[in-house]
Amino acid sequence: MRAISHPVTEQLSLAGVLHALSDPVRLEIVRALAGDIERSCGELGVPVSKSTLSHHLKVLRDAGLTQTRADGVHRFVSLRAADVDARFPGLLGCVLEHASRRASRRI
Amino acid sequence: MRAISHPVTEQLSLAGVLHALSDPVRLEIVRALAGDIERSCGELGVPVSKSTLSHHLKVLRDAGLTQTRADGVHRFVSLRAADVDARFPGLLGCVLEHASRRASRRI
DNA sequence: ATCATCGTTCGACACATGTCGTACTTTGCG
DNA sequence: CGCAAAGTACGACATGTGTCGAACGATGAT
Repeated sequence: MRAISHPVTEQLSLAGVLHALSDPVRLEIVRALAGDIERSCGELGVPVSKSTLSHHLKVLRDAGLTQTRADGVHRFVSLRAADVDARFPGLLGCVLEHASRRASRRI
Repeated sequence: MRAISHPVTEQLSLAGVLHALSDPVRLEIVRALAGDIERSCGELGVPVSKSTLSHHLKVLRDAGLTQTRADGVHRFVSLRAADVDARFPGLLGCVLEHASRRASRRI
């Protein structure tokens, strides 16, 4: 199995992070991972096909927002909250808070 | 002169705001307007053509991030910082801080 | 070994986006 | 009025993006 590559913290760009967060599906994924929850791809509960989900996870991973760990047949995804916070303090927490509120109120 | 339309605060979407902020040129524009500075389009100092600048300003305006006021032959643009903050507290300030830091350090 | 499951990769497709030049509108000035 | 300046609107173009299904690969169970 090929190693899964992740960018180092120093390489994260603000525009890149914001772009990764600017899609409703990806926002939903990030929301599902809030609170240091690690989930397999199938447990994310987003209503898109497997290939589309894989694409979005790659975008998030390439932007440095998530990390993926292979374990058997599963890929466990989690937020790189600490890394993002080290680079852009407060940003992820802020987005996360508003993403959760909006999702729960379905506005 | 046709009235310039701006969305009301309640209509701002998180994904929409993040998308508007996810372009380097628009991030630069927002940075130039930080601190309640009102500028005409030509004073923004972004290295794109007039039509491209107009397009970016429209994206920002439609996302609810800026407002435009016509005065004679000029259009004065400013941030809707208070409105955005009412809808997504902390978000704009956070992005602004990181946008400024990155721009000044040219990383 | 065979098979099912999980996820990635690959085309393909429609659509959005960033960019520009040109034409146009509005405004102010001579 | 005639002209220059500030922006906007439009058309065109290349590129990026979100979506899917089908094919593939890796892993674990039978």
